[in-house]
Amino acid sequence: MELTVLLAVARLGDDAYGLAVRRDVSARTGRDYSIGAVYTTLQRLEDKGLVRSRATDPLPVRGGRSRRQFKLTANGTRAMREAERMAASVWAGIPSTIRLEQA
Amino acid sequence: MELTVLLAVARLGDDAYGLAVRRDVSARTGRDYSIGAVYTTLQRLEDKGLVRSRATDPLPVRGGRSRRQFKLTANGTRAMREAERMAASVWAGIPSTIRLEQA
DNA sequence: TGGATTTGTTCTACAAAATAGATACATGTC
DNA sequence: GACATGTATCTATTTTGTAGAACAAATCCA
Repeated sequence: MELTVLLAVARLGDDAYGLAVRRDVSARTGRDYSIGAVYTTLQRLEDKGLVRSRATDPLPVRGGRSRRQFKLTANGTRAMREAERMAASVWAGIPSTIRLEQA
Repeated sequence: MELTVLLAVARLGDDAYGLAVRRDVSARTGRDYSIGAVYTTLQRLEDKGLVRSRATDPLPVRGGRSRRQFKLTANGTRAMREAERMAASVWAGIPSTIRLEQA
């Protein structure tokens, strides 16, 4: 979950705020995460110094209150790299099951 | 962790028992997992029906007590496929940091 | 002008997973 | 028989995952 949320923040760029992250994560994983689950994770990532957040100006649209915009820190980027390396290691030697399935 | 252990079982084949899984997982992730961490994970995977285990005959060597040999079930294989699909989704749109780093 | 509606965040609580390390066990060696 | 070795189980704690209600701020419109 932490990784999934971290990657969503990376991908969303300036649009990385709570509800958008929730939409992204839910769409990609194919399951519905509660808003609480997402914010708790974001908060933990911030506590660990992998992301930081700031409040945006309110948007002049209905319900457009200030957003909490998240952004990767240098450590967050490092963590992402590290996760990618780890995934490669852990999957190494496993034939692609996706390919097998299509064959 | 569950995924990492599941993949180790898949990779190790007939050699998939507690200590061997621990060695594999520790080597690949680059961190040292306690034996307890590995067995509780294996047990959970078995409870979920993703692996099954059987006791081998004791080996005629020093310390050669019976091993608990693990093996993926059909559901375990499915879970592996599903994990691969999910990983692909979640990483999609993130430029490969590994490639970037080498460049 | 003030309630309904919308978009957004925070708070509280609980369940599940990760993790460590001590303990127990079976076998060969001396 | 005591000891070393490779193995598995048990117990307890910390960390992570998860949900949903409560709260907040803005616009809309009768």
